[in-house]
Amino acid sequence: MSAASGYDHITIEAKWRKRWEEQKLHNTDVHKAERPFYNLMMFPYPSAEGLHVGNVFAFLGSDIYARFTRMQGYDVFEPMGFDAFGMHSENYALKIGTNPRELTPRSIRHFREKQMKMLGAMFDWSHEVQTTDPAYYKWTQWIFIQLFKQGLAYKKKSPVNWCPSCKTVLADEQVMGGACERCRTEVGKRDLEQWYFRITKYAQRLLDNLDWIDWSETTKMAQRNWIGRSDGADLVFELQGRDETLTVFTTRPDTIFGATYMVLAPEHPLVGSLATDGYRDQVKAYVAKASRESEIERQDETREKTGVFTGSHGINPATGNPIPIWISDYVLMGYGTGAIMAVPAHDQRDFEFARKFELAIVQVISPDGREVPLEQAYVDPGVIINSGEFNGIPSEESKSKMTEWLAGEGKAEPKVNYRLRDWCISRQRYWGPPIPIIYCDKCGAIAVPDEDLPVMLPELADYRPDGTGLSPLARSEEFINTACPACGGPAKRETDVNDNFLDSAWYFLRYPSTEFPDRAFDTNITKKWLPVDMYIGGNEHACLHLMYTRFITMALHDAGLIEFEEPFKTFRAHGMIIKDGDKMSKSRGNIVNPDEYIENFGADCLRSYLMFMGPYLEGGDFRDEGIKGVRHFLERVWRRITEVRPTGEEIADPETLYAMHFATKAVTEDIRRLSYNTALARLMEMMNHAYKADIKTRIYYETLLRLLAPFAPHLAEELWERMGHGETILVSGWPAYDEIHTRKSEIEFVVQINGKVRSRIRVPADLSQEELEPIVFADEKVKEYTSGKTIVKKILVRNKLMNIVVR
RNA sequence: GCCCGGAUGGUGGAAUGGUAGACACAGCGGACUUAAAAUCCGCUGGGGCCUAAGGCUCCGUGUCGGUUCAAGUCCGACUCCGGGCACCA
Repeated sequence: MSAASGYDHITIEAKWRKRWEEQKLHNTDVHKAERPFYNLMMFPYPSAEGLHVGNVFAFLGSDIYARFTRMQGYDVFEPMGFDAFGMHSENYALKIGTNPRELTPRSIRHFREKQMKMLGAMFDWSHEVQTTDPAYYKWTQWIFIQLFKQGLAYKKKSPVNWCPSCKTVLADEQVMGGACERCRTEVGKRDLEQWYFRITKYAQRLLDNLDWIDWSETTKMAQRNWIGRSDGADLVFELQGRDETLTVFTTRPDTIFGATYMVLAPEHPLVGSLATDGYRDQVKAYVAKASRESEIERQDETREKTGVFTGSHGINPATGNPIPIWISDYVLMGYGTGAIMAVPAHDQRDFEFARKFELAIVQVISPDGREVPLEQAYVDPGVIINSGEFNGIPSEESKSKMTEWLAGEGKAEPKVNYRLRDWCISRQRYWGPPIPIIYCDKCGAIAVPDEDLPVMLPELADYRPDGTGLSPLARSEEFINTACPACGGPAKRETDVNDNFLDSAWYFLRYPSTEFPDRAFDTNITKKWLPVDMYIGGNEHACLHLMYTRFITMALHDAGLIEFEEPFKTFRAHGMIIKDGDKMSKSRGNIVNPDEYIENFGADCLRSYLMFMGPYLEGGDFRDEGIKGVRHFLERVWRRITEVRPTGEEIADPETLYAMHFATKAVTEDIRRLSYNTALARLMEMMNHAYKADIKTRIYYETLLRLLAPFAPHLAEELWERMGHGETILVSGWPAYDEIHTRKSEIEFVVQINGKVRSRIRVPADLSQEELEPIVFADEKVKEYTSGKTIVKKILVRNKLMNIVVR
């Protein structure tokens, strides 16, 4: 960029970077802090490609808030670290044939030294956390054990999502549209023994707390949907000619009289015994086919319903009629009881199935009490019909009535179900903390004793996953074989490593306590700093990281280890940035490389531009023409302050007083609500006024610099120093404003006639209706529009307008 | 299909139910300059009318309706775009 203004960002930014580091200005004394404020942002995954501009956008928005808070006198703690375990790093390591043990430190170094330190953020590197550090994952393992001891970790064999490319299992939320979230490979099913965390035990609490935590509404909504509470009833169906019963879950007990058949999931345990002789072969074939099908095939929305009849019948508990029992893959084993009562008249899926297999359709709810021919299922509420004594009752009301009635017969029970599933945390991979469990033939599965932690991840020459369904660790005899901590006999180690999301589910607890090698987090320090005051990150983590983190926090709370059960007082989801109206991606070749922009325009300029681009919480459009405007603004600030010799006088001019106080108020309020783009607009106005009115007063520029400091910290420091200040601008205090001066003494007052603007008059502020009316009605335009008309109404909006309604 | 967002000038975007388009980019004009760049200043939603500058007037926030003295903002239906979830009984 031009040096015409003398604004040399390279020199200035290097100077302040060095000075801040020498003075340890951004290191927080976690013990002595008097007004602690924990400012957290989601830590990055240090990929070999380098820092993405999306990360930078997230970090800077958080850092600006931190700087603002610090200038208000808080002891702000802004730690940073690296989420460096996981398949992404491991896959990349495999691809280029370098061990992740070598690759990861290299990536981290590049991230930290070459990129993150250039951003001008207040990162406190003295509390850095790396999840791959044994001193950290020791405590990740310890947390696993805490959950294990509470009965929240358990092992079960079940069909799991299997990514054939990553050669590992995936949690439900890591499968997107039937494909692996990381590598996009089609996900299949496998029967494997896995470790799970019982997050479902916390489903209701995770849901309830959403009512009071101060989080972005969009994030809360995503979590509510993911938890997916549904209220209904378990209904018991007798089986014709057998002693057993079959329980189904339904949210529509009001439709029970319309249940004309039942469907079991192919994996349902009763499938085998319900298949009668004539149907056994077709049932077997169907079950086999369903187990072979992939997620993608089963999720194809266009495909037709399939299924087979078992030959058996259940008894509808309301009507007493026998109804056929079918199996179909549209019923999922993992939800409810894995069996449903089908009400084709009032459920679209059942309707399609019944049409295809010519099963009876009985309408029991009608919009107006009359039966109508159905072209599709009628799913709305209405009036009950064809249901004996319940006829005529509104369907919503009959839900509880029918449940009560059947409950009286011992055939129903009100029930709540959640869509949320337990968290599968086993990974059959190398690059993660080994799950700290030892298997002994005599003693069973035993947690590794605390004094033996960490279970070190062994150095393996060959760390490739092999598709056996076992981790590469299983190939290391040295690793597997150990002694049972209980009986001392020969025992074997668990060979799975934990899901990467466990590493990041507790990192916020570690940051303040990094100095303690002998505990995961210190009680006093934790009491002082947590929960986190402000957490900023992407909404893509609403159902993953943020849900897991809340769960781990609750579990630790219940174990008596921490006092709070919600980790983040405030969470804000920032928006996404696009480039020239298009998504950023490698294939489009429109990736913004932050390094280049820092080099060419300066970190201050990139910071300010990213925030000016659009509303922080909604995201924005990165355009190269746009950044020039911000650079231009910073140069105007630079030029003005370096060229003017500011004087120490008081400001007398009311307009200048207004410009300064108004901007102070607006910027303060805007930053508080993360409306950074408008805050910058107010600063630009303040600068425009400085040129226009040729302001020379010192206080005006000092105010401007302090308001600008969170956005452009290097520039602000440099000019602050040049104005004769010895101390950093960070401790100069946040500017105060006087409410009196944030309002103009003379205003432009609008007069509307019948809602249309007809005249604008200049009047003193704060006039009453009595004072205004003579002035308004003396106005020529007002006279013109009201003459000969009847005035029906006059509405005064103080200091804004008067609307005169005439007829 | 369901759940969340969103749609405002040539462009990015402002606007507690109260003057739509703040701020910025691009464009145009002026000053400075031999010239250009840079800089500073001004104009800049669309149409029409009158005029000397300037003024007057109508239309305008995805579409159609509604509420209100007043709607970009609230309500109802719809279209399109982005994101998330997806046979969850």
